[in-house]
Amino acid sequence: MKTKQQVVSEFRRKAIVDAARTVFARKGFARGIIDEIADEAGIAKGTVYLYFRSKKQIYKAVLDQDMAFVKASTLERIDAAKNLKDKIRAFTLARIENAETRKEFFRIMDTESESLSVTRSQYREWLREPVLRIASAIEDASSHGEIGRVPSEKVAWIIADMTRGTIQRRLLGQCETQPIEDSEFLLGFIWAALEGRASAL
Amino acid sequence: MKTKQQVVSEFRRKAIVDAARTVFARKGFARGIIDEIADEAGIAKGTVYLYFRSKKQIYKAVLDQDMAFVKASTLERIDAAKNLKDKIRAFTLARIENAETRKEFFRIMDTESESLSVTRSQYREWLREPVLRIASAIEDASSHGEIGRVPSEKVAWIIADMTRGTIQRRLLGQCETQPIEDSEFLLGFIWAALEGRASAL
Amino acid sequence: MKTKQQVVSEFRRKAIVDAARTVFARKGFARGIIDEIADEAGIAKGTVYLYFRSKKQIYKAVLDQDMAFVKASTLERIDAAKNLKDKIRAFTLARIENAETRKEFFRIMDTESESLSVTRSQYREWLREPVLRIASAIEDASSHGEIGRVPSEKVAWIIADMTRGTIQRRLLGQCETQPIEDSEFLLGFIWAALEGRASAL
Amino acid sequence: MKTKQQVVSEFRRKAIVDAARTVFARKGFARGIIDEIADEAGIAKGTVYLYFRSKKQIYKAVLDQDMAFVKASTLERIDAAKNLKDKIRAFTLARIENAETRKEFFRIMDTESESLSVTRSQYREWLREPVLRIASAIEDASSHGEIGRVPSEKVAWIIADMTRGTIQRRLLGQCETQPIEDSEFLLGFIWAALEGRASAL
DNA sequence: TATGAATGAGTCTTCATTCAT
DNA sequence: CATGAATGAAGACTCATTCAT
Repeated sequence: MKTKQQVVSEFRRKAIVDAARTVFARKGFARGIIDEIADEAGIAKGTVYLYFRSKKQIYKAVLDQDMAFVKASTLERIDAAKNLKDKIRAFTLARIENAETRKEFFRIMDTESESLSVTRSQYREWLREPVLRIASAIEDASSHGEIGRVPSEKVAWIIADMTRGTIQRRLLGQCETQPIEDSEFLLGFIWAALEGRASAL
Repeated sequence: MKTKQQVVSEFRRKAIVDAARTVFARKGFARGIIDEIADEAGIAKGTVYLYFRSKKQIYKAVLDQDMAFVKASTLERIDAAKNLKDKIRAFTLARIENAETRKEFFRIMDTESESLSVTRSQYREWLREPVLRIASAIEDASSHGEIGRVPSEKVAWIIADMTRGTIQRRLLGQCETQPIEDSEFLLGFIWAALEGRASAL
Repeated sequence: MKTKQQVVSEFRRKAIVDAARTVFARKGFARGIIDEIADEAGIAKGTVYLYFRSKKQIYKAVLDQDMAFVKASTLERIDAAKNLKDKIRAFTLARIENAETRKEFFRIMDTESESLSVTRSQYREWLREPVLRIASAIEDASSHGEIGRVPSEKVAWIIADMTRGTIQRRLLGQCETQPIEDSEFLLGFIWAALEGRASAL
Repeated sequence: MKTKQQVVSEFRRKAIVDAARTVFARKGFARGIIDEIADEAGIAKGTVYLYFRSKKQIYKAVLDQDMAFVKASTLERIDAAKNLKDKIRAFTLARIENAETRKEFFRIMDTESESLSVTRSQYREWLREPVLRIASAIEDASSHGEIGRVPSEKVAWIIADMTRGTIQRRLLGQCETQPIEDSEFLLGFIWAALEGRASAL
């Protein structure tokens, strides 16, 4: 059982990480100022340093937390889907929606993952598991004759790439389309390629 | 005709922009230091300010120049191709290769476009023309019965998205594949979807 | 009679002062951190402030306590000696040994007495009594014809100075000599001057 | 030949070092604030960092400069003296006077040499040469029968110690005596010990 | 025009002290 | 009394920008 101390402590950490996410997303790492994070979290600057050793650590905590969340939620939705088509839909939709709700995270991931060398490899890896899960679903479908034979892993990565590209276009523009629309269109395209029925588009 | 002054002036601007690209790519915008740019350009720090009002302006100049170059070279290669398949190949390959040779530019584009709000709309737009050119090529092929009927613009954007995603995966990872390999695989996938022959994969 | 409160209170004060001495000796005043003192004393940081108004007060308490101890022990050893030579030996040896065992105190005294103006006069004074005691021993010996007539107080101060200088040399260097050796050599020199027999060296 | 640049640069360095000496002497290393040093030197804070990488470096520069000066001036005065007695007088007087004029240096040396481990060994060494010079003068005098046989180096160090102790007493107290008085008294004591005539006191 | 020394606003980080529990 | 989380003032250091030469 958690002591009251621990609860408060975790609450604070979370508050700081949340505030930091907002600020870093708004300004980037370099211009995201500790004062502002403290302000946003409603605490004094010094307090921040009771929970994190440095600005960099806060930054990492933000990324860690978000990576864990996004990865878990994506995997969950993939697993909940029964067949390949639904799994692909789940994957693309999950990613697009996550990008929507956790815009800040994606903005950080896509704009400053460079800044922290340690994070780079993590960043490179966080998608791997979801993608591999899609790959094995493709493998299955393919061996059941549901779709033709394709290099499953490569195809899975292409699906991930398409999704990433779409997400970024959405982040850049003033997105006028709903996540589900983009996701369905992606799915149509992918399915056309996999099933060989261009008409699906 | 240009006066000697103008020639020298343009020469200096270019030197500074080139140096800045190198430095920004190495360190990012925030940590890219004017001293270093001046050094790299072989001039004194003060001189930089004779040609650019501020660090931000230099940054924008870098992006402008690169965007113009990448856009022009992509369009050129698309136009040189005769049929749709070649045009798509030209587009994807051009983008991947540009990302390779002008890594710096892409890294900047992908890591700090946020820092400069003004640039965002530019960034949003620079791809538009190449994509639209692909879109109209699709339109043509479709009306000639070469491929089925598809929403040409949406498809063109998906092609762009796939390419963008692939480029980013390459930038993050230790790319072990040649640009042409990735490009061909992309093309296969796209063509499978367009032609409806999954076997193309 | 002391109440239980007072006993506890004095116990705490002593614990804090002892901890502080250790910490200050290790890090100096400026970098000696209250957290560390509290830790070392096995109490919470806030508690420290129940016993001392400020860091400076703790510092003073450390010096006070040590000065009192060193002064008392030096006087005691001087008084225990029967004749002048033994008294001088007692004085030098006591000081050198104290410097050895209570290195921390001497390091503090010699490295940061400046920080606290109030302490300066105390510091200036703490040696006075032992020195005066030596002076009167010289006076006695001189009036008994044991040694020639000398300006006793001035000589006593010179003896103190020699000792201080020696102590500092020991503190700075990697002392390879035993306190007794240094002390005996000092005594030889002093006695040679007082008795007029250079051969004593 | 020095360029104008170099002259200005050296001038600035000197100004900063001088200012730093004043400030450090007044407040000690930890509380000696860069702003104050800059103020004292009549320049902006940033400028300080054009000449020194860090506060520590400034501190070292102060000590280096003073050590070099004090050492050189002491050696010079010793060498100028013809016989042992004069050399000893030169040594003690030089040191006392230096401590007087360059009080700040001695205060720093004696109050914070600890802070900078690198400097400790330097500090330990700077006296060595002057002391050894005295030692060899003693050796000479002794072999010429001018004084009795004594362990010259140990005696030389004791002379140094006496002088150091005296200097510190002067620095602590409100010195009411002239350097020459203290120096002469020291000399008398030393000479008594060396010659074996207590009457010299 | 070119220079690079000088500037000082802006930041992270530390730590003595306070105060609610 | 005891605690230790919270505070915020203070200080080292950076770097875009200015300006005298």
